[in-house]
Amino acid sequence: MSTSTSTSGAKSTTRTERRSHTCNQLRASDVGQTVKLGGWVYRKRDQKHQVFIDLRDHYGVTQLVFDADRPEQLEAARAVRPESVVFVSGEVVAREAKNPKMATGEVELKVTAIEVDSPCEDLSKLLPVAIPKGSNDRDNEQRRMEYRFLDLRRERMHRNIVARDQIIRFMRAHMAEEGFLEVQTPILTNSSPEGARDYLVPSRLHPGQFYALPQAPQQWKQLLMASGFDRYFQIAPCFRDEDARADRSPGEFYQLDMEMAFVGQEDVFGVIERMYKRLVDEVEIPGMKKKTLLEFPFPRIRYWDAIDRFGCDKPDLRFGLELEDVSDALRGTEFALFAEALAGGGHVKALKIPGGAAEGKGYVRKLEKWVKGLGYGGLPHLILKGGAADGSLKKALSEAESQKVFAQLGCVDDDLVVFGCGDRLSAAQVLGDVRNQVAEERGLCDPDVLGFSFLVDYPFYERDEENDKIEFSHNPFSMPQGGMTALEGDPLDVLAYQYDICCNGIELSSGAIRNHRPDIMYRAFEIVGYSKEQVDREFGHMINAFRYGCPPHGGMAPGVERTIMIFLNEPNIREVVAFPKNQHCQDLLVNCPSPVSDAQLEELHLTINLPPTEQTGSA
RNA sequence: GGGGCGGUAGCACAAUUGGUUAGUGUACCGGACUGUCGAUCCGGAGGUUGCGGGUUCGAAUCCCGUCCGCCUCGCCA
Repeated sequence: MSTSTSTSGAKSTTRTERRSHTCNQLRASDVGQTVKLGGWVYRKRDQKHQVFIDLRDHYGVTQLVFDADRPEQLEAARAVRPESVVFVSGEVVAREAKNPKMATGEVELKVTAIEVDSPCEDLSKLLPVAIPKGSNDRDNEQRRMEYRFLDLRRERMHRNIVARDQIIRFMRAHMAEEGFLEVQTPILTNSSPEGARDYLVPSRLHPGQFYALPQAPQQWKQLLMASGFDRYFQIAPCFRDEDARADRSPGEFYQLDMEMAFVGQEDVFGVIERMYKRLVDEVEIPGMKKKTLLEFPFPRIRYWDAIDRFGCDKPDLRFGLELEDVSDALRGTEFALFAEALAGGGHVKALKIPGGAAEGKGYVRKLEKWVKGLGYGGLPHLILKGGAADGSLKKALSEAESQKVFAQLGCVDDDLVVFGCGDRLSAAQVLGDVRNQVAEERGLCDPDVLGFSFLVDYPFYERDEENDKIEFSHNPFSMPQGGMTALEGDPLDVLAYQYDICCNGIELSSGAIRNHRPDIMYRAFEIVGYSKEQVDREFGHMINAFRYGCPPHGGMAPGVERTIMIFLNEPNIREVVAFPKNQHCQDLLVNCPSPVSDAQLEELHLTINLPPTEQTGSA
């Protein structure tokens, strides 16, 4: 597989009618050649009788030199504004003072002709976004998005978009090598019954009816399996009308959507973990330290093990700090909070923060305040001080109980132990958040290590606490482990062939071996109270496709942007999207969404009916 | 919709917690400099402190309202 990138892949094809070389091509061996370059004026060093200009293009930077022996060109160079596009020609000469920091640092271009093709007019006289490296390039997001075409000129952003291409190109190549067929699926499609809110597109030909943009090509890829295409993939756009997060782009994002027939889940895992391993091994991103894998093959972690050990189902495996179940040590305690949890069949969990007491008295208070901010009740804690228990639970627990906990966790003096209690999930969740927070504070996460894992054995059903009903835990269309037989027993014991892949605490994808058997499907839905008729009404077109011979199949769909984020150590998804939307799903560059004309509305048989408080003009 | 943080020169930030003429860096303009390379040195210009009201002798700072951005909860089969 070729791993050449669009940067290093610059060969003779970069010679054009307008230039002979790129700004990253000239070397000592080119000395004496007459060349023509085009690019942006990057940095100027004006010494009056001699001017140096760093000329920048997509590929790199070349130094231009203007001397007093050509006063006309020298004056032009002094006058040209930064970020203007210029063409220059001249002779490649060896530098008197070489610059080892530049790829082209052994040479420079002695300019005999300069043409300002497209001046940076810069009406305000000042750029709204600072381009040169070294300027703070992560701030004023609003201005950056309004002037994204300038923002993308910056080295880091430009590199990110190139890296995005490298990674996607590599994904395509890998999937092709593994025998996958890339198929495009409809963008104008139908509203799916569950999931996020849909984006709707009104139909002109069918007044009052709407298309929906796909939240994922889920139904299409399953239909492709029913059609006999053994292995499908697509770099698929997905549209969901949900609110933004740092790692969640509002509106639209991409998945490496894949599905394969006649497989079990390990077959799916193999394709994906080979891909990520090769991404790590073979893709080189300029300016990025090479990543290493924490483990290969990726560990398979059962859902409940992940909850018990890490307090979440997307564990960051780069550090320890695992949770302990101290229910047995505290059974029979008179502390009401714990006693109630244990009496209800729940758990008490503990997390040891080594040396946490040495951080000072305010530390626990700060941690507890932070935890409350997340919506938890609080953060009871113990401290081992001079061999005895201290902390907020000092009086609530007996010294013997505290000592049992210390012993189980292997505590030494100054260790801080924080507790969570409740059912198996909620007892662990609060500590899972604390675990991640402590790791971040202490810098325990090696930014160059990728700790992938597959999360497996998700429960198929769960009990809704509010109305005591059995409901699907995750995807109702995944295959229950054990098939029809499993659905005869206690639903809460049924596991699904449902899985996630995560890396460094970020969920990259979920996936499943699908339920392709109508009989099992009806039974699975019957358990949550759906009649056969309801299932047919809501999901009939899928089930119908399974009535004509459909192979067992499954897949997953790793998020493209999230994958790129972890390879680039970017904390925000906007940094890996060329033209991102803001938190309110607006594109500040082109100013969308925006009102449309009355004629357009009329053609679609639509009228706007705004709530009285919101005044939005129509064009 | 809720919570948190923020908005000061083109850009990035500061202003000793209500007190002199709102500073620093960078960018910009002018000057010096023939080997610079994130050039350096000297000088200059640049402000309705998001917007509106209020408290006060005095507001960037405190209060109320409002707009905008980011983070987050809800949401994300």
